Amino acid sequence: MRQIAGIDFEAPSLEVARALVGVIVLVDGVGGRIVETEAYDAEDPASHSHGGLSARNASMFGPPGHAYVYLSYGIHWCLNLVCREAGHGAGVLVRALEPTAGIAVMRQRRGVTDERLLCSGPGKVGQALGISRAHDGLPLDHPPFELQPGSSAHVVVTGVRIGISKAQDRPWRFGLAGSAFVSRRF
DNA sequence: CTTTCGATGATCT
DNA sequence: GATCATCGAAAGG
Repeated sequence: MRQIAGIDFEAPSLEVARALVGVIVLVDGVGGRIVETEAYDAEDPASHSHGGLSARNASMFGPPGHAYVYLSYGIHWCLNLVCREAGHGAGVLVRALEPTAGIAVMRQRRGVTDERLLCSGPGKVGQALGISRAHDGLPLDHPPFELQPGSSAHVVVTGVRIGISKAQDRPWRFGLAGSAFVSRRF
């Protein structure tokens, strides 16, 4: 069982995406609590893994519990957490964090001071955490990554995914109810 | 408040 | 050559 911070990364992406809400993710000690995720799967037309293995998505077909990092729109680095069994091609996009650690560093990297704007979107998360191609494929249970279990009970809300042109109807977006740090209201 | 649009480059057909 | 799991600024109501 590939379990990190109480998360079974061999589970389907829908389950992992829901379970990750509340978990703390750090890169070199900088990060926060996950408040928004999206699930992607190989049988999902919106997923980068749809259509099979390629150079870009190779990490999605690697072992679960590792990172899949890609460059979005030529500008933004986005962080996914690979799940399900190796070779399947499933993952969870980390869309937003509630900053808890290294906030000064994140303010400097982002160029803004409002904590609600530091990690409220997948591109912002990448910039705030210093994510780059170098993080693609790295295991989540070793430095620079660190995952910590979520502390208290909380309510998870769902919605349709954002910014995709295929399979737009699937409610595969998950968020922490009432959080002020999500990319968009649910 | 909302919608529109440019930036910018890897990836895929 | 078209598309893209985005963001921020600008323009419009």
